[in-house]
Amino acid sequence: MNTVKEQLHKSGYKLTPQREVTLSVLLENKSKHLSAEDIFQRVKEQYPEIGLATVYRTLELLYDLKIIDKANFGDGVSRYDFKQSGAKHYNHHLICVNCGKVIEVEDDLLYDVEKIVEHDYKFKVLNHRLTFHGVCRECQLKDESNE
Amino acid sequence: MNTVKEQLHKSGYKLTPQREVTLSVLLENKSKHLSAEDIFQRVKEQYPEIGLATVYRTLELLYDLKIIDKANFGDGVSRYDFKQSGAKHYNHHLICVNCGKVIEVEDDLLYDVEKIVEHDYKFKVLNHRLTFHGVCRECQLKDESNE
DNA sequence: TTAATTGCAAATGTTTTGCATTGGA
DNA sequence: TCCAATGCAAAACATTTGCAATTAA
Repeated sequence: MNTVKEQLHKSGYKLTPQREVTLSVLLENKSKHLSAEDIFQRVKEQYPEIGLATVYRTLELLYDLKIIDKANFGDGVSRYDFKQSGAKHYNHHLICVNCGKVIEVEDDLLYDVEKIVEHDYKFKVLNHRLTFHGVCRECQLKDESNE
Repeated sequence: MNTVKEQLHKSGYKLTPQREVTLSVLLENKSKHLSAEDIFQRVKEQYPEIGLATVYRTLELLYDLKIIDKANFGDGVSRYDFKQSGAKHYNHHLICVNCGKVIEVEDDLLYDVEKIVEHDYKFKVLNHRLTFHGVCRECQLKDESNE
């Protein structure tokens, strides 16, 4: 949190209460993939006067500073969460098509695949996004007991 | 094309000229990742009376019938293209951060990774999406010559 | 003090929907 | 014939922007 404040300061941005509250909501919800609207609702509990536009502007700022990630699971809404410290790449996601749950995979499973892409396609990889769609463990168990 | 018409028929949908033209545009632009607006513009050349809503409805229909893929490269616009016949999974995409080009990777590079996910997370994988962000070969060469 | 930041409302851009009309089966 | 499909305009969304008022540094 303090590192982030320093980073804002160093980049010449002001530390407003709106930004502080938005940051704390993001910190309390690491890896929860909240939408801007979700974040707005939670921020309003602590700071009711805030406007949605300010939340969007803060999220954009944090994204530009590479403090948060922005993901997009195909439902037309961007979702945000704190970057794992030191992560050079996005996490992988497992999305359950049954219950909608999003599971975070922190390992980098793509090292070998990146090597293939760089070699076969002469494509210099900077980052990647990997999402699996399928059925989570709990839903598999539920389905079995229903049959 | 005829297979698709049959499929529409079997599912009880009518074969309208609007749908035929939209299909032919999609067929002529396999793997080009056109947006609904792109498709609308091209369809209008052959069928000027068509409305944008009809294009959206046709795309949704073809997507539900699993005839086309719908992808989303983070610019807020859905992009559509024909599924490779027999493909059980989405292709991988390489997106050049410099020129915006999208390169299609038809190989399935994720077999081993899926095995790991299924084992370690007990997650039954049905499909996957893999996107690499980086610099394409041409842009790498261009950058070198600029330095 | 003063330029950055905010809140609001209006604008934007994509996609969806209501409804009267049309047309494929 | 008759219900599915269409075109249009309006609505519904997420997100961005203009601008006057406010505020952190």
